[in-house]
Amino acid sequence: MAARNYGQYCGVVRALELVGERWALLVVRDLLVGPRRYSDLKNGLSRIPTNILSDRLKELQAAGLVRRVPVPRCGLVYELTPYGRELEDVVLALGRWGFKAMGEPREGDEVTADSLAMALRTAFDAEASARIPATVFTLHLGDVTLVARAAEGRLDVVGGAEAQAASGESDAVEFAAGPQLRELIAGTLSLDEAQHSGALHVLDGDARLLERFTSLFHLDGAVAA
Amino acid sequence: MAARNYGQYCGVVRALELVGERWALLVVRDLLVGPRRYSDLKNGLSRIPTNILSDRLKELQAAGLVRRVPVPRCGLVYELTPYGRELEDVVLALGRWGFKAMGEPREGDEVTADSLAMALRTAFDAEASARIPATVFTLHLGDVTLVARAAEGRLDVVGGAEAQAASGESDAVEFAAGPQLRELIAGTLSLDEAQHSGALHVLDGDARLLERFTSLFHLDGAVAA
DNA sequence: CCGGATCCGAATCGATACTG
DNA sequence: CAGTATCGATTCGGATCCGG
Repeated sequence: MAARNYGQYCGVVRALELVGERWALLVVRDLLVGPRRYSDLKNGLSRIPTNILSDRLKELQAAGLVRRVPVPRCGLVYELTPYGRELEDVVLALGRWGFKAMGEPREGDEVTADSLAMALRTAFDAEASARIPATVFTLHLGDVTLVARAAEGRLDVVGGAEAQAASGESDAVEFAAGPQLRELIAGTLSLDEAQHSGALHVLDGDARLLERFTSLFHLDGAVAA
Repeated sequence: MAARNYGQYCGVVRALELVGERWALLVVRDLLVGPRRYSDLKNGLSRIPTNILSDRLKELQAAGLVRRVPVPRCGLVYELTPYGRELEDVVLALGRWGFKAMGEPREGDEVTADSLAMALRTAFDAEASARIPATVFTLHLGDVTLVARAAEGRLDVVGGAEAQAASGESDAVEFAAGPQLRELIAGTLSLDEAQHSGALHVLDGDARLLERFTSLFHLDGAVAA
């Protein structure tokens, strides 16, 4: 019972006792994008065993990080409480750090809508956004579609299902990319190279808006020397 | 062997694959304070089984986060590589988040020098420090002694052993505290109350320097409503 | 289909003992 | 001091099953 207790009176210890179990922070990662149903989570974390997902959700609820909310005619969703939402700093810090160790995708690695949404958040440069006109990016990566709206220092990302067509209010561009998107964000691949190699392909809108993309989303991709 | 793989191409996932195992981030936490010998780590994490410590150190080395360095006549120390040191953001974010969930110490909970050193770092207000004269705080908590030097926006914390007496260059104060130190930092206990209740006891130096302590070290102690 | 619960073998962890 | 070795206790993963 005291098995998962580390026996120290320390904030880091307490945090790890609450969200340090396997899969826990990935459940939180997906819930940070928005409320999700059980099957959404199961789907976004394709390798999680259902009993583990069930256990984690119960533990996160018991810890007061997650709430189970019935939605009138849509079933049942899990959502973060305010305290759970405060884990955003932790998840973003982990994402930024892990970004540098990503390397090439290993065989079998997937990219999910929620993980990509959080990745865009980790790479988002709010200060740059404050200086750049509002822009809507619709991006396709494998079978994932995401719409990211950057405006006035704020970023909003929604998954493909809820993604309505960009209204005419903002500049908009739609493109498809491969895993090399990581190198574009890391700055080790230029926009030109990406387009010529076929790593990036504009489907709709003004291709020059992609320069805004690289200005808005960048993340150090290498370990400091 | 793919057991600890989450199967996603995502920074958060990669981070958890590298440091998500039980005890791993606590080893990192202690190494963030400074290089440590095997027995230092074993001692600072009193409940870690020795084989797990051994495993974690090997894994962290294999991941390039930790280096094993022979020291001329002191034996052998483990230290973080530059990439390992970049985990500071993650550990601080976890510490800040977990601070709010600490509550009262549970029976058997310990406070170690390294965990307290990192806790002070999470609570340190660099901007406040830039406005406050350099000050040296020597603090005793249980059997832990720590010396914290705050000067010009920078904080330096060393454990009791290496803690030389404060030189006359800076203002200095020495005090003993109990676990209520947490409430002082959270702002739910005033300096006066702490001193009158005996939660805080000045041993040497000017007691008025404690006001600097509360200005330099504070952390939101409650969950947002 | 959605939202799980149950069962079981495999992997990991924890406690203690032991060694160079 | 710096770890291995061993072994029982937990936890995890994979599959299946069940009630709305």
